[in-house]
Amino acid sequence: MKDDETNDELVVAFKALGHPTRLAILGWLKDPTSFPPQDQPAETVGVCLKHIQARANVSQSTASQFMATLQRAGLVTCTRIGQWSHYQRNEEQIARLGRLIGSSV
Amino acid sequence: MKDDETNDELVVAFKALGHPTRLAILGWLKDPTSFPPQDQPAETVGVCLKHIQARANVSQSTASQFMATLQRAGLVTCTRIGQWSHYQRNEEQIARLGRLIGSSV
DNA sequence: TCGGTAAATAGCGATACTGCGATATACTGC
DNA sequence: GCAGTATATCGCAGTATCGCTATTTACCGA
Repeated sequence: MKDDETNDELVVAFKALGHPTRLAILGWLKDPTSFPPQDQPAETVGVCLKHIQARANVSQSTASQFMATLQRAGLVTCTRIGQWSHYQRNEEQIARLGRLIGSSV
Repeated sequence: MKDDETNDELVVAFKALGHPTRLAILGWLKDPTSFPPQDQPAETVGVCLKHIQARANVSQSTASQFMATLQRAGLVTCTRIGQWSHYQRNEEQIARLGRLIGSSV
């Protein structure tokens, strides 16, 4: 039916989504090409933190924490290349979350 | 694409779901017959607050606030009959939320 | 190795959420 | 009206979250 582990996992995900800026960031990441160009193409490695920070209009530390929260929730993955951290949506997990609403929830 | 109103609405819903007890309650309401019997059948009018409170093992005021939060998020509806408030899932809204994950989110 | 840049973490005040007891409101039966 | 029950709301202390600056860590090129 619904084990407690799944429940805890869902709570973490919902908490992460329960913030306007974090929710918006996840939406922005659907179109990585809308961000400024970067060394590695955003379509393949993800969007550089700096660009996310700029669009969200928050401090560097806040942007970093937002992405860490989304990552802990399994909603995004991080690819570090050199000194840059690139973030992209974890479509598999997001789709799974959508499926759980209505079944587990 | 995704207007701010929808975004705000989603944030409220996700905040409501980002709590282990509230998430569990929403799951329990999928099977109203698992609750103790009551004057009006739970399948049709919803589950009495007292029964939700008992299963969640929280105080009366906490249970009332939990349900108010879920109701504000549009995830449950309340049917007041006499002195009893009955709560049931708003399947339409829940399904809509599931659909928005992956499209709007 | 050193200076510069990107990101993560520490620490902090402000704010929001949590869950409770106490109280107020609403309804019922007598 | 009155006593009893069910629920909603108030006010509070404890806790967690928020977003920042300052600092630390990690990586790069010269």
